[in-house]
Amino acid sequence: MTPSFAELKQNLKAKNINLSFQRLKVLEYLVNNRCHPSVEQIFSDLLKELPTLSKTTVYNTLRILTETGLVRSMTIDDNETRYDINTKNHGHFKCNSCHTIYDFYVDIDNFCSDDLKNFKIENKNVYFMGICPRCLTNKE
Amino acid sequence: MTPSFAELKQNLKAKNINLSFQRLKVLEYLVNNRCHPSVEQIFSDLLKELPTLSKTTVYNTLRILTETGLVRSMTIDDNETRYDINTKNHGHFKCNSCHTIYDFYVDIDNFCSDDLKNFKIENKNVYFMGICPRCLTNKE
DNA sequence: TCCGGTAGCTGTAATCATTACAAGTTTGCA
DNA sequence: TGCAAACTTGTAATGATTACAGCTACCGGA
Ligand SMILES: [Mn+2]
Ligand SMILES: [Mn+2]
Ligand SMILES: [Zn+2]
Ligand SMILES: [Zn+2]
Repeated sequence: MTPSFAELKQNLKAKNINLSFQRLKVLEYLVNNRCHPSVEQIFSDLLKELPTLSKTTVYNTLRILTETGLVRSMTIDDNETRYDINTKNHGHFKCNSCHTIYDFYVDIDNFCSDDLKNFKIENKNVYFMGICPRCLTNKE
Repeated sequence: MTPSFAELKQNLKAKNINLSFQRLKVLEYLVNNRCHPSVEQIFSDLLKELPTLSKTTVYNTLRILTETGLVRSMTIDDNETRYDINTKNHGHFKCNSCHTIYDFYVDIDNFCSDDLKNFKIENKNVYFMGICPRCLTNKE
């Protein structure tokens, strides 16, 4: 379901994107951290391993990956873009208490109103907010 | 379907929110401009009528209105919050060409995945992106 | 092997939406 | 009228993102 490195590399090559060392590391991070990290998280975590990494490079890499469709970007509520290696259509739930972002399955494809009959839809987003089960039980 | 001033005033009173002159104007603007305006749009338009208006007041008013649930705020893609007087559940479509934001009907309420069985859902958002019919025909 | 060009990386400065804050103003009420 | 609380205003600070200029690494041809 989630793409392997080999597949990602193939995709990059197919789109004429050079896979530099830094880009590899960002991609690797997204594959290993499917928690919808922010630029700040990605950057500060990778900095431990790559002390010379620049935040600009992280931004540039994420822009390229998003433009070529290998990564999905989203802004859920707050003013910090989050990144997701899973580009399949799925919904997101953000807990207002612990701020975790959960994935959930949703049948977005069969989900089209008559109002949009003549629209060309390129992108579908569904996100909910509320309290997650963990936080609900902790409150009691 | 869309609330009248009288109703809005009632709601404000019920929540112990004082309806100052500036707040009235912001509310009025949102009722009359259902195009999901940004703070900048609201502020610069109202400035013509109220030369002493402060942008901080617009921000503060929108925060209060959002907190009390009279207005819905959203960030669709770009980094500018938009405001909507229509708080009923509905979907949004943003045209990537003319940047207009359209409303569309969507049955969000009957729209809940089993993955979220134990979650407390407080808020549901659906937004699509693509090209609107007007821009599609203009291209040809 | 050497060289030149280009893509990529880095660090800093600029931009822009939003928030914080302090001071002035209005409002409601005694 | 007079005071306190609520509002408004203008400016400064914050923080994410982008622009930009200089440096570096890599790659293909002589
Ligand atoms: Mn996801
Ligand atoms: Mn709307
Ligand atoms: Zn939680
Ligand atoms: Zn359009």
